[in-house]
Formats: sequence, structure tokens, C-alpha cells
Amino acid sequence: MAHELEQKALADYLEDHNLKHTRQRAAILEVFLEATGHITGEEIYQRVKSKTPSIGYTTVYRTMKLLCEAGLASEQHFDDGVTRYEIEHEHHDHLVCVRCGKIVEFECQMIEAAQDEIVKRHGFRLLRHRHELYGHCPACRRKEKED
Amino acid sequence: MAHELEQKALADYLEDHNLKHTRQRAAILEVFLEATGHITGEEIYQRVKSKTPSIGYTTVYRTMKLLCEAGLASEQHFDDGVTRYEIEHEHHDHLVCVRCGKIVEFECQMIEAAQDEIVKRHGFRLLRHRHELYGHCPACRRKEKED
DNA sequence: ATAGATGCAAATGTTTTGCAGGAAA
DNA sequence: TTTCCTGCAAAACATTTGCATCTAT
Repeated sequence: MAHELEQKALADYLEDHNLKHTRQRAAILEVFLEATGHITGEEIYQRVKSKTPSIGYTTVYRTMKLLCEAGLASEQHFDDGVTRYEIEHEHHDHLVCVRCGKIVEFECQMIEAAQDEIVKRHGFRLLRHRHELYGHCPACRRKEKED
Repeated sequence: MAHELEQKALADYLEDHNLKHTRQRAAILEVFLEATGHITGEEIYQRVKSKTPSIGYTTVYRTMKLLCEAGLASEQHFDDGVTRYEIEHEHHDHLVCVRCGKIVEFECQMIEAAQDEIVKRHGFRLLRHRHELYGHCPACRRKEKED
């Protein structure tokens, strides 16, 4: 099985919390990890279904919530109102192509510093942020010119 | 009537597009303008309802969409999945208190410049962006210490 | 008179919950 | 054998649509 490390992390989390290790949970984590990230609940459901037809939406959503709690996944909400799950990793933001849906991650130290300054100026305590740039990716810009 | 200027802008837009000037449209715009901005469809509905009890959700949503097209309002989607409407104005971003819901707008030239650089580096064409900082506002931080 | 607007009820799409049966420890 | 999970169906929730009726022009 691929992704042994993450399956191990899940097993540890389940054990620590007196939760059970089930076929469905392993299958959902597997599908999630195989995706390039930024996958929706619906997509996970469809892919798990092709191998385990008895799966329900309920289990997918519940398991993804659990993976988030376990620190393996995190939720992203882009402009279309659908929750997407990505592999949890350090601070980064997103560049989204509104034509083809391509998502690129970026990090910018300068922006982080500017944010801290703004937060401080307003006396807030920063918990998290969200920064998304929407536009057309290089491939779509090329297609536009052809149209 | 307050907000004559915007009511005039709406009237012009309606005329230009062969749409009708109705009591409901004027009432919804009025309520929207009286709010401090960042009001939800539900809130608009409730406030209009107190003066015009026959109003329906449908009309509120349809009218807010129309106001967006007319350039008077714009939609904002924060993390709770509820659409909020704000008075359309130049580029700015949001600082949101997750405890009390307070919303502060900010603008930062340095961040805008950094964004442009990132977009250029990835070959994208930028259409719009969204930048939200979530945390605790000064008042809520004070309350926290009391708790 | 007529194009367009309204409000109700029903549909939508996504995610959550209640519950009875099922599987892991 | 007990505790936790699962999948179904139904609920929730915000928003949209179909349609018969009403209203501004």
C-alpha cells in the first residue's frame, strides 16, 4: 500500500482517541493522498465508490473531518462554495485559474510580514488567513488568443 | 429619502436596461445602504420585512444580484459560507473577528505589488483577489482576559 | 395592453444528523 | 459483547427556479 507513513499516522491517531480502524477510513485516506490535493468531497466519494461501491457520502464527510482533526488534511473554501481538502502543510496561499480550475500554491514572506503589520496596527490577534488570487493560467491565456 | 445619489444610479440603470422601478427594489437598496455594509441576504430580508411584510427572499436575492450588476453592491464570501453584500468601492481586503463578527477593511500597496509579482512569475493574468485575515479584535481580546 | 416583477412553493446543491443495523476491539 | 461505525433517509441551510399572479409603464 502506498502512503504507509500517513496510514501509520492515521492508525496512531485512531488508537490515541479510541476510534476504530476501518476499511472505509483507510480507503478514503488512500484516495485523498493519491489526489494532487484540492479534491472535493464529491470527488473523493466518486473515487472511493469505484472500489468500494457501498460507500456513503456521510462516511466521506465524516472521515475527512476526522483527517483534519488528525492534522493530515485541511479544508479550503474557494469562491464556488464547495469545500476542497488538501494535504496539511505549512502556510501557503492559492492562485486559482477561473477557466480551467487549476490551482497553484504560493508563499510570500513579504506578504506575511505586511499582514502582521496590519493586524498589529488594528490591535487584532491573528489566528489564520486566506489569500487567493483568481485569474487565467498560462494555458488558458493561450487558448483565449486562439478563440 | 436618504441616499438620493444611489437611488438615482439605480433608476438610471433600470431605465437603461428596460427594467422597472418598483417599491421593493427601492426598499432593498435603502436597507442595504443604511447598513454599515457586509450585510447578509437574510439580514436584508428581515429589515425590509419589518417595513414591507409581503417581501420574499426571492426578491431580495434577485435585487441584490441586480445591484451588483449595476455596480452599486458586491458580493463577499467569508468562511461561514454565507454571502455578504458590501457597498462597491475600490480594492480593499478584510480583517474579520471570529468571535464577534466585526469586519474591518484594509488596503496595502505593498501586498498588491507583491501579488502582481507572484502572478507575473506564474504567467497568470489576475482578475481579482481575496485576502482575509481572521483573528480576535481588541474588544474580544480584552474579554478573553476577563474570562 | 404588455413586458417585466413579485411571492409562493418547490427544487437545488452541499453538508449534516438521527437512527437501526453492522463491524472492530 | 460492548463501543464505535456505517449507510440510508431525512433534515438543514442558503440560494435559485417555475409559475401563476400582479404591477409599472
